[in-house]
Amino acid sequence: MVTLSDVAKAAGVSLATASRAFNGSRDRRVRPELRDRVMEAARRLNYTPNAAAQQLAGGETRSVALIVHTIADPYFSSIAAGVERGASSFGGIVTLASAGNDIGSQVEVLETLTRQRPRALILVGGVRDDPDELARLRAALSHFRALTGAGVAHVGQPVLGVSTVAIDNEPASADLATALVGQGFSRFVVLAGPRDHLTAAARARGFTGAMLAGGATAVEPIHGDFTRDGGYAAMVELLDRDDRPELVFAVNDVMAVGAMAAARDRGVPVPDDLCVAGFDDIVTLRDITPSLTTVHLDLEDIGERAVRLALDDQASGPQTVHVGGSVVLRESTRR
Amino acid sequence: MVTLSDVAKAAGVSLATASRAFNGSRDRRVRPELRDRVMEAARRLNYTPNAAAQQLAGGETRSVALIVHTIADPYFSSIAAGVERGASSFGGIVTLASAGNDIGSQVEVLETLTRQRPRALILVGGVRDDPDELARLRAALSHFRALTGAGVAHVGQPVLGVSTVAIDNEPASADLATALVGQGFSRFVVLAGPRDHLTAAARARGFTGAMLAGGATAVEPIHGDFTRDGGYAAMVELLDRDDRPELVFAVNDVMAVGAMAAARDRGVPVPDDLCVAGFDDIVTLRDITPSLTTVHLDLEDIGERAVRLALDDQASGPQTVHVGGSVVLRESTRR
DNA sequence: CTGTTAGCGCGTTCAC
DNA sequence: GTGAACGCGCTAACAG
Repeated sequence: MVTLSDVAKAAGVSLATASRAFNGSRDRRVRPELRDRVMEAARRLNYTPNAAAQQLAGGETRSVALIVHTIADPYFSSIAAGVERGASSFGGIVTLASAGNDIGSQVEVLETLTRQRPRALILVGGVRDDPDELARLRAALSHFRALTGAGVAHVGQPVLGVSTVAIDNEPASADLATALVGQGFSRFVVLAGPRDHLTAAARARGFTGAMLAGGATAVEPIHGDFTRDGGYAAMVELLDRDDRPELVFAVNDVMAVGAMAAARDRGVPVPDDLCVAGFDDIVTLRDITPSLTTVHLDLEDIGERAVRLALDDQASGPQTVHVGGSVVLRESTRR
Repeated sequence: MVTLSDVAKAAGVSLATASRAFNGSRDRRVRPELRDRVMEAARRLNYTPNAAAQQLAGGETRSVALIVHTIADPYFSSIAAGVERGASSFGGIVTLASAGNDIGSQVEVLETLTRQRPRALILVGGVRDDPDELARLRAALSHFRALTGAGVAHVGQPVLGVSTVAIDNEPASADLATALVGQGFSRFVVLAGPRDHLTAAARARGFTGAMLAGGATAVEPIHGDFTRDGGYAAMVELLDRDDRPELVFAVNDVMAVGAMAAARDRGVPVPDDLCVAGFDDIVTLRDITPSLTTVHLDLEDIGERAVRLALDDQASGPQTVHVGGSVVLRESTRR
């Protein structure tokens, strides 16, 4: 393993000069001639800096830690792509960790990431509404922040006391509802996801509120998993009931797709007998038929912003930026 | 920032003892009583080891580097989920980097990852068939291996001279073709993806060979991007031709979905007027209609195996494990 | 501008 | 068993 001092020796300069040649110290500069000699020696010897040593010696860390529920979920992987872009824009790399949405593993993952002393931490995804768990996570997060000095940003609801890219679920869902009321829908149901899931709850609330305000009537919401299968199960439950509304709002796209699959399996045509809408506008799902009415979110951009926010956090402290969604009316709610 | 020596002081032992209390040195052991005192002090002081220091001091690295084309693509994100599982099974974390499939950025990313001195590197995804570029990548990879001592594994075709999880594209595609011939298909076309893409080529070759062997006839394959839009464009091109085969094989699922979208837009019903098959069995795409005939790949498992292979690589040198796919006949090729 | 020196936090020889 | 001392590769004060 060739080290910087090997390079320095080969170039006939001191270690310090070699170091400065690489990452031009702010105040101290190096004569171009020497700099070139160092760079050439480095190339000749095939030198690659050791990030661990740099970090230990007080250099800046260039890693961004990212916590998601599962990277296999398109919602998270899209955001991850944005985070990745944000990180590489300043020469950083992303260290990925997944934790379910149980606080236990989230805290555990946080501890593992603490060892890395990353420059920034992005936590993506819904948090449970349980006050205890919320408090635990807040504590772990602020502890992490204090300990590592890293910037922290959360993507989701602004309830963690850290910088957050707040997705305006409630107004966006309301917009969707308004558009749908405008299309003449009146009786609806919400496939509301997990009972204590903040994001799910916000979407359900926004949608329901605006529908009711528009004169529509709601049937009892159905809870379940925030997944495709959760959507499927919820739809089955709905179809087993006596009264069936004309519109189903699933709080995310994958649930909506599951719900449509269930309807199909039960022989209920969408949108003819039943209309369905989702939320997120997942790219991979844009080609399903009927095409899904939903709320578009620029997920990659959200990830990128989260990185910027986390980086700023180090300087300016916690901030919140809001991002909206835009209603996309498609076939699944065509009357 | 509390360090190990703080802990040692608080526990009234030496630094060395504290270190051994944490990660029990092979030969040297610590009296249980002291060990407990150290652990308690650590907890009390909220000590977290510094990974960079550990690495620098000669401890083992616990990071697995992962290179994908884009993490937003479900193919890659599924594999990434497996890699993540594999890494956390030994307490490791994954550092994610994306590089297109141009060698330039791949080599550049490799250089960035070299700084991290990871324990293992997983490179996922198609490589271009250009001999020059292939050689460059092989060189960069073996250089990386030599330099960092990390285990390396590749997911794809075994052409890089490193351990690889080889996806048996050709036989699997042949199986698909055989099944389809059995259904009575005779005239077909392949949406073949990029011209110099090894994986795409292998799939096209396997499929075409078996179809021809089964007595079917091929029309000129259509090349394009390995993406949804590439599939769409290819299908448009196909439909603009005079003669239209009865079966279209897209070399991956996202292309197949794009192709089906194009057929739909052009008013060509699938599977009635035209049948479509894909490859990968992407989870998110399982609910599209008509459901897609494809070759199932256990992507998460593939990612996990890649990690094991890379870890073994450090000891036993390059190996290749083959993974097959299984044909899944669904609606999109129903006669 | 450039070189010398002192650590960063920890694992690991060595002595005891 | 335990502790003292050294060094991993590098950056950041200090001097010159």
